[in-house]
Amino acid sequence: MPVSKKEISPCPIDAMLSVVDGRWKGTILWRLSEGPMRTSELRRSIPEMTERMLIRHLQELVSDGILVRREERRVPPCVRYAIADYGWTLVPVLETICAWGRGHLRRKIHGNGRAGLSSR
Amino acid sequence: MPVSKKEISPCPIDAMLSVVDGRWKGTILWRLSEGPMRTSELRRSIPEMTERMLIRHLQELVSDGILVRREERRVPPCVRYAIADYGWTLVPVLETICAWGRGHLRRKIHGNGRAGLSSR
DNA sequence: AGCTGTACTGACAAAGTTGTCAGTGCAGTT
DNA sequence: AACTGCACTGACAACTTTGTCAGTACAGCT
Repeated sequence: MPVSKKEISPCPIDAMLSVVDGRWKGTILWRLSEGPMRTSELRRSIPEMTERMLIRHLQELVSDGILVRREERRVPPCVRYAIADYGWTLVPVLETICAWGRGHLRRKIHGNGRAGLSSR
Repeated sequence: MPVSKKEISPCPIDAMLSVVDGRWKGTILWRLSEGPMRTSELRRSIPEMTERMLIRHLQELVSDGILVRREERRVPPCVRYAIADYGWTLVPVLETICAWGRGHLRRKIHGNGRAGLSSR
């Protein structure tokens, strides 16, 4: 039986998560929300990420319609990625996610930093 | 090098996703948003999911503070899971995600169901 | 001629997540 | 006495996602 979120799950939550899920997709989208970038710029701006992963994620985001790839046909190649019109509809959702995540991080750091079983 | 979203990534998007990420967590939360349920009820309500996974996800959600586990000490055991106060703060975020996901599913089904390269 | 930068691809290993299966303790039912 | 249901745990196999590494084509520079 299949296992991954990439399956055509009919659950809308899964459908959305399958788009942003991927170790670096959030970060990539975050960078691109400030403007288009070339592949190598993106890569340098997220040094912990490998080129292989960047490209794989970019391709998925493009095929999901979130990004557009614009290529200037010359040598050496120059490819620029930008958030597509459809991708912009995702940005407010990411902002909501991000806002909650910020609160969650705060909560984990000070105060209730209980990972695992609690008191009693 | 670490790889998973479970790491203490400082990115708020990752922080949020690490909470709902897991093959069945969305569905579990969805069910519980209609009211507390016993372990076995939940399991029966999502037949494709195995008991093992249910329990693993429940435990993670509890340790993230999203759910509360209430146990009536008797035999056979009776454990009920409910969305915690903190968990309710997540529900509107899930609704936002869900709304976008619904649109995305529609888009994939009819019309631009282009997975892969587009026309040209 | 050799090296660099760009944007990739392919093969494969490592790590992470899910699934399978067997087992636990105890009460109630047959 | 054997079986069922409940809420779990542990060991391990199967599958997915990431990471590593080598290689491609071509122009420009030295």
